[in-house]
Formats: sequence, structure tokens, C-alpha cells
Amino acid sequence: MKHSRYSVTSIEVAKLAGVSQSSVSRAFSHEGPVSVKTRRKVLDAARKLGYQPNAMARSLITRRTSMVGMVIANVHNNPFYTEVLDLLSRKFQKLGQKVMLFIVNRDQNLDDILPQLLEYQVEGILVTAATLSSTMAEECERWGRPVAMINRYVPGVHASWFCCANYEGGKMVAKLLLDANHQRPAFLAGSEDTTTSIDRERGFMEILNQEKVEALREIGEYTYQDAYDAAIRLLDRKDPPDAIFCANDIMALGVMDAAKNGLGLKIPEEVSIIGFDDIPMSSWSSYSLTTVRQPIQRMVDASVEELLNRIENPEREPLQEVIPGELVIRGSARMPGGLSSGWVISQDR
Amino acid sequence: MKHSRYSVTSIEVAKLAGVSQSSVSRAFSHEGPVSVKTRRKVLDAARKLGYQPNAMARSLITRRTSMVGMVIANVHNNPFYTEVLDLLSRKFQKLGQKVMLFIVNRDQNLDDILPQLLEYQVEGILVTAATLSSTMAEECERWGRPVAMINRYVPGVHASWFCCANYEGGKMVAKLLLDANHQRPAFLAGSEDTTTSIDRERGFMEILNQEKVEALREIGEYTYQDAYDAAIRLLDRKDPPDAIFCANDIMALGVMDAAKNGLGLKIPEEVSIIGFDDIPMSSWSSYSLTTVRQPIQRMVDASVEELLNRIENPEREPLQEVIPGELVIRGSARMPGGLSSGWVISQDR
DNA sequence: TATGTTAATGAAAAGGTATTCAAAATTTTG
DNA sequence: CAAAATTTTGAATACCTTTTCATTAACATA
Repeated sequence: MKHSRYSVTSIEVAKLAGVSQSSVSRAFSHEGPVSVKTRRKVLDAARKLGYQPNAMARSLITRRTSMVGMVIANVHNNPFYTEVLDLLSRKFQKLGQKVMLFIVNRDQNLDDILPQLLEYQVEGILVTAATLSSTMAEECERWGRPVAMINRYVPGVHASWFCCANYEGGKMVAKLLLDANHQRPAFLAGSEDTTTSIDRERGFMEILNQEKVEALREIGEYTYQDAYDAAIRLLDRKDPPDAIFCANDIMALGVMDAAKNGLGLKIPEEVSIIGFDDIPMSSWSSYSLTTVRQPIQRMVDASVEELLNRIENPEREPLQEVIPGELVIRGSARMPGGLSSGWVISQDR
Repeated sequence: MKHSRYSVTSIEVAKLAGVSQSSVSRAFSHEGPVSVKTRRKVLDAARKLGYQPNAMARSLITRRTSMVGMVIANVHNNPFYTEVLDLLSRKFQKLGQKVMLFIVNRDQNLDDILPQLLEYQVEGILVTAATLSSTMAEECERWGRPVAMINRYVPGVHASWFCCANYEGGKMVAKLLLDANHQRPAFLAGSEDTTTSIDRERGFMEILNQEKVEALREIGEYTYQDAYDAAIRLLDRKDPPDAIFCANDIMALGVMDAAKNGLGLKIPEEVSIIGFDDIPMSSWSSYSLTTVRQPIQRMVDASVEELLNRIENPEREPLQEVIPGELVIRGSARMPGGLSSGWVISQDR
């Protein structure tokens, strides 16, 4: 029994089918000019031998691989990016693209993995929740490997990106809190160096500043535990906040647990808590988190389609889009008196 | 500016460096006999041109790709498999393997994606939380592509697998419940056709049968919502269970929410709830779920090492191992009076 | 210095496919 | 039925490496 890494080639198929190697190739490429008779002969022989065209050899001559690189961070500590990963992978699959996956740390330098992606001739690169330096991005684009990013952007760089309207989302939250008469809001940042957290904070603060409301601030590093600890610090002050806007949901859940179970506070009566993302857990009855839902499906669809589009049309200019999120009102934040006043209450998915 | 899918080849580098193409190849392959002088010349020229060896061409001649296929299900609805995916991906990366990812549905037939994996010459296949039919597995192995599975096994098939001791885990849980004097336990199955759920139930029932204790039964399809609904059905009976063992954690959390928030029951006073996996949320203070922790790190390490091992040594017989889980005692289940009596209480991670 | 060893080098082949081009087979047209 | 148009076919080539093999350069030994 042959057990080694032996593979049957088109030549052997050709021999068995009694045709030329070219005909085998044509029978497998869906468009080539082959008579139905030879195609049948070839396919029969191929099945008999267990033949499978070799994608490496093919890519060598066609200069196409149908492979894309996918670089993603925060998969393990943020269910939002788990869902992004899942949707991206399935979408690529459905469109016939193979996915070469790299899971990295948020702050990891991508300089090491980019060469690997290029070496393996991926036709495009999708980056999520990780930051590609502008020189690296330019490098890729220059070699004809388009780059698309989700929730990341690099100013002035020649790449596609699709972001949730983080800035506007922060504004929405601030308005909601002010409308509900909160006096002492706090912002719990994710990580200092991510645009998502920065932009959400910027929008949030802008509205508060307009109304001359000062805000407390802590950092939660995008994790449940850090957020929990930060919440304890915040809420244990003599002048604790009456609302905490967290840069993402997973932190908001940590904050809720800290407030509820750690300090025995009532939510939202004693403190309102708002998150960002709308991960599945946020709708669980133990939390019922009011949050800003990211347009995850649209971001995924747009980025994948844009990437494939630019792979086919390298000369096309990269698209960049800010897609609005929507406020999902649940029970973790005190509501304005006249609730109806213009607030969109989104349904659970 | 050159913008097309143009790639610089070793020949151009050779020309610029003033050496032969062979020397370029040797300079890049870490072992070839090259003088430091020519290596430097080559590397300089390569940097200048932005040269990157073409992995497709290389694999054609070496018959090695350093690529493995990774097939995984349940990523989006079970954080346990998210973590598995994350650990697997990082481990492969660290060992220099590229990962071709396929996310599938639990019940999806893998017959469509296997040809793709073989076409792209992956050197091995790692399957998690999805089931490979025995004919398919045999097919892969026959072509010299070893298969390793995590938490799945196919009786009698020539493949490696590593499972948590699901059967023994079920037994542990039953003993704990009986010791704590529960009278009316229930089992909440995941999906009828997964060995994980089946084995956990089998162990659970075996102990109960020994003690002539009958158990209720429901199905939760491994999802929070289905489990929530099933729990309501169970607990709304006139003869509700006093303990529910759930086939995984995410269902247990749904059951807890149903009991606590849906029906206002006290946990564990009125009903004990136990899960399986030990996902991060289980340790959150809102839940504090008693559960069986899967030896995730060991399963991941063992499976990738085994897979790579068998890639290098195709003649080696596949390894199959059942790795024990450990009971993590938290607050969601009533405890035996003399608690110390032999129970191992695991620390949180 | 001559000789034997070892290290470095280049030419050439091979790996498995897609594609071009010319030839052959088939079909259509007159 | 012959000629023309069309469809199929096979031989040969190209894709970009790695590796073998023979040759040359460098080095150490006597």
C-alpha cells in the first residue's frame, strides 16, 4: 500500500483516459473547449485514480491562488470579533476563496506575518482588530495585494477600510445619558492606542464638553477582568460616577458584575452602564445591556466584496466607509423621562 | 508605477546580485552551502527588489507546503471552541505552519471542503467540533494526509484524536449531585448526534441508574436560547428537577438565566446547575458556574504535536487519547454536607 | 610548490499544471 | 460531395523554485 506523500498527476489521468494531458486540464477547467465525450472519459479516469488538480502548480501558471490572508486580533477575549471571524470565513468560503488565517495580539507587529502572506501569494489581505502600519499597507498595495480593514484605519494610506461610526456612537451615548439627566458620567477606555476606543471617547467627550459636563476616566484594556477592577476603583470613590460608558461590551459586562455583585449597586437606578458592540451576552437576561450595535454584517459584506473587487480590478481606488451603528436600548441605563423623544429603540436580533 | 500582479523572481535577483539563480535559492534556504559574501549580495539585491520566494513554486518541487487544514464548527455559539481555534492557530503559527481555515456548521457535511484541502496540498488536517465521516478520514489518510480530531472520534478509523474524558466527566457530575443529596436530576443534552453530549450523558446516567435514580431529559441544541427555553419547560413542571446537568456551559448559563431571572428560583438552593467546558463566562460573578473544565491546552498541544509528528513520520500509527477534565466547584450547585470527602476543588485559572 | 580535501558555484532538470499554436477532426454550408 | 468554417485535440512551452551533479575555487597538508 502506497503511503507516502504521493500524488497522482494529470499525466497519469491522461494515460488512463487515453487522451493528452491538455485535455485533462481542460476537462477540469470549467471553460475549456472539450467534447463531452472526452470530458466524461477524463472524469472517469480521474475518479478512478483519485485525481485532484494541484493548486500549487496551477497557481504557478495562472498567477492566481484564490487565497486571501485574514489577520485578526482579539478573537479570544471579544466575542464580537469571534463573530466577525465566523462571518468573514463563511463569506469567503461561499465566494470560493481559501482563507489563510493569522490570529495575532492586538498590539502585535504584523511585520513578521506579512512576508508569510506574500510568500504564499495571497491575493488580498483582510485585517481586523489589528493594526497594519502604513508602510506595510503601502508595501502590500504596491505589490498588487489589496488590503481591507475592519474597524481600523490608517490615515492617508492607500487601502480599503470599513468602520463602525465610533465617533457618532460615542455622541449618541452621551446624548442619551445627558437626556436621562446623568450628572457624573465616566468613560472606560479600551486600550489607549486603538482608534475604536479613541473615537468612541472623542464623540462621547465632545457632547459632554458642549454641556460643560466633566467625565471620569479609567482604562479597561478591553478585558472583562480589567474592566471589573477599574469599575471597582471608579465606584468606590467618594464621588462615584452615575453612568459608565464602556468602550466595548465585554468590559461593560465586567463593570455590571462589579457594580451589581461586587458592590451591591442597583443598575440602572444607582449607576447606568452602556457598552459598545452588542455581543450575544449583552441580551442575556442577567445583563440586558444597553449598547451600540455595530453593523457587523454590513461591515463584513462590504469589506469582503470590496477586497475581491479590488483583486479583480487592481486599478480601482480603495473604498473607505463609515457605517452607522444603532443604539440598542435595554435595561442597563436610566432612560430620559419623555422616552419617545427621538430615540430609536432597536429590536433584539 | 507597476501595479499589476507582478512578482519579482529569483532570476532577477540573481541578475542584480551577479550570481546564478541557484545561489539565490541557496541564500534563502537556511541550510544551503553559500559563502557569506554571496549570501550578503543576494540578500541585498533581494531587499532592493522586494523579492520574496514563491511558496507555490517551492512546494511544487519540495512536495511540502507547510500548510495544514483546520476545520472547526461551533465557533460563533460556543466560546470554548473560540478558545480552541485561537490556541490552535497560535500554536501552528509558532511551529511555522500556515493554517487554511474552514468554519463549518456542526452538522455540515465535510465532503465539499475536503477536496479543497487536498487540492491545496495541506499536509495534515485538524478537525474540531465537526465530524468527518470515516470514509473521508480514511481517504485523507490514504493519500498521506494525517487527520487529527479534537473532541470527535470515529470508531475504527485510522486517525488521531484527543477527547476530554466526557464519559468520566458525566460520572463525576452525577456523583457530586447524588452526594449532595439531589433527588431529581435532569440532563440537558446538546445535540443528539454529537459524541460529546452522548458520552457525557452516558456517564451521568450510568451513575444515576446504579443508584436507581431517574432523570429528566431535555435537548438544548448547544445554544443559550434553546437551553433557556428547555429550562423553562423543565422547571415549570409540577415535578421540576432539583438539579440540571447541561452538556455544555453556554447552555448552563441559559439555564441559570431561565431559573434565576425567568422563574425567580434561587441557585443553588432551589435548583443546582452544572455545566461542561469552563468557558470564561462561567467564572463571572453573575454566574459562578460549577462545571467540568476541559483540558483545552493539553488537547490543543497534543493534537497539533501529533499531527505534525505524523506528517513527518507517515508510517507512525495514529495516537488516540482521552484526557481527563477536572471538576471546578463554584457556586451554582449545592454541595455535599461533608464537602471535603474526596472532591477536588479546582482553582480558577 | 604540488597534491589532496573541502567548500562554493552554475547549468540543467524536475515538479504539475494552464495555455498557445498548429494540426486534425468534425460540422456546416454551398 | 467538396469546400469552408468550426470545434477538438496534442505537442510544446512557461510558471518559479529546489536540488543534483559536475566544475571551479579555496584551503590545508605534505
